[in-house]
Amino acid sequence: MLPDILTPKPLKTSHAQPNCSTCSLRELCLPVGLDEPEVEALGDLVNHKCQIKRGEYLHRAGSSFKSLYAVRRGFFKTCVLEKDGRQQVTGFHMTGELIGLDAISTEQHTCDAIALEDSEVCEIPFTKLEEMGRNIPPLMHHFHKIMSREIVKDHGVMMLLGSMKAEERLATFLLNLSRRFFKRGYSSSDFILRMTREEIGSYLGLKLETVSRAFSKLQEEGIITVSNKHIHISDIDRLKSKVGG
Amino acid sequence: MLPDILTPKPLKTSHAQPNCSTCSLRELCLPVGLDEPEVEALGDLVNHKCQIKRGEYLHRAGSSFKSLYAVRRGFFKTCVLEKDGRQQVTGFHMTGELIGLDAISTEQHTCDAIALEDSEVCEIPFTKLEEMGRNIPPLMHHFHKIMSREIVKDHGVMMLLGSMKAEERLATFLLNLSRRFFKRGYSSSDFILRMTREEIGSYLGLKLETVSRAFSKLQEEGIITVSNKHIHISDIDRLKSKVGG
DNA sequence: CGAGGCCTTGATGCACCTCAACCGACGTGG
DNA sequence: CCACGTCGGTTGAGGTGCATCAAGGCCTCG
Repeated sequence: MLPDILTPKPLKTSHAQPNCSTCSLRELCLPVGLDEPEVEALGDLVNHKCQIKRGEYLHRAGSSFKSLYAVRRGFFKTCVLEKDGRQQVTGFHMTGELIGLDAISTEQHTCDAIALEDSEVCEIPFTKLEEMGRNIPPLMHHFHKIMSREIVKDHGVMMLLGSMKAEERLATFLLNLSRRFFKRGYSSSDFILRMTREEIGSYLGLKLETVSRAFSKLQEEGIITVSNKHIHISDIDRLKSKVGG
Repeated sequence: MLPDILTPKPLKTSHAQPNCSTCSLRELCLPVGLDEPEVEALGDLVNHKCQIKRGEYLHRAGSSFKSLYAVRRGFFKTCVLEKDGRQQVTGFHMTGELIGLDAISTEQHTCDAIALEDSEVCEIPFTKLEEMGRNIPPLMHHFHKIMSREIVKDHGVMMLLGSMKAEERLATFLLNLSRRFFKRGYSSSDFILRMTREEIGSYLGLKLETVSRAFSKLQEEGIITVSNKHIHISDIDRLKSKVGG
């Protein structure tokens, strides 16, 4: 049921000078809207990158919290485990997105973060981020926006889980992925899913069979083409009309 | 369907010197863990309180964001409206809790906040809070914890919506309320619900009839006693065993 | 080439939704 | 005062969307 669980830690780190100034993700990540000297200061803070192979854990629920992680390359899922063994995927994270915001509250991670493909993250020591935020108000303010955005996103998922039917949920999910890929310079109509049907189902509150059937239905209707993990959206307007229609 | 919609603004304000130092909610609210001078500074920041009557809006989705609100007395719901008219309750908020964290990201409120009983809130201008946080690191850090806690809470709700059955959802909900009342010095086994069955249902992703039936079932089993909005929990252990059992 | 993971599809059952009737509490106005 | 309407809640009957169980096919990778 779980993906291959390889040794979780220690993380392989590289000191190949991460540099926010030249990072292509700059506009998606933490430095949004900062001036050059500020971005350089932030670059000093991010003291190393970690390589995480597919199936490896970035962190586990319960492990102590020191740093946030910015996804530099790759794809992650985060999931929480209930005591009775049920697991729920709480999010998928792609380049430029921050992982670990949930852990600030208790200084322990509340979820597992697992790489769904070979990935690379920038480690951002949180106490240093707070220190730096004191001297760079726009950085602090932007960080608050990021946390707030996470809350808004979660409310969207609650809405989805609370009041949408299977097909609407899947359409919403695909449109969300599409938009996020587009923002990163990839095609908004052709992409590869990095997660299994079961993981999608867990995120959307559905069983994997239901996800599969919903894919088939959208395909029969000529809205998308599905070939294993490859998704092609052929009629995005009709896909949009599925949600809240 | 909606409760009485009275004039939303302007809010009635009172300058009866709010004072965090002497506030009985201090340990539940923003000043947790601050020293005396720091709490006093925070008190200066909270420049006035607002009275909100039952059914009135604290803010509406789309309205511009200036301040967070700390509930000083009373009870609120927040809810988002979908374009097709469906509404989803995203949270219930009691004394000591902060409302408006979702609005930081876009500087617009993303949800309506409505008082479910006559209430009073402290208005906390957000830019001032950020300024003050620069000089009082523990305040900033605690604020980050509060935002993070909100994210964790939302993940809990996602788990509930994604993988629990009706009875489990209601049990989880009641236990959560029970714990929050207890923290505020009220009985953990006897309390009045401030929201309707429909609002509970919206929050839990259920229809009101299903909520009602779940209440009846728990009552038949001798776990709780329901009398309109009054809930008595007579066997909290069995109630706990309902969730994740 | 074989094994296992992932996916699809079908058949069946059930939890919850939907529709509907009814009840009690409350407020209003004759 | 009671008649009345409204709102929130309960309960029943029937329908349905999704879960469950099961079988089989297809990629992938050792």
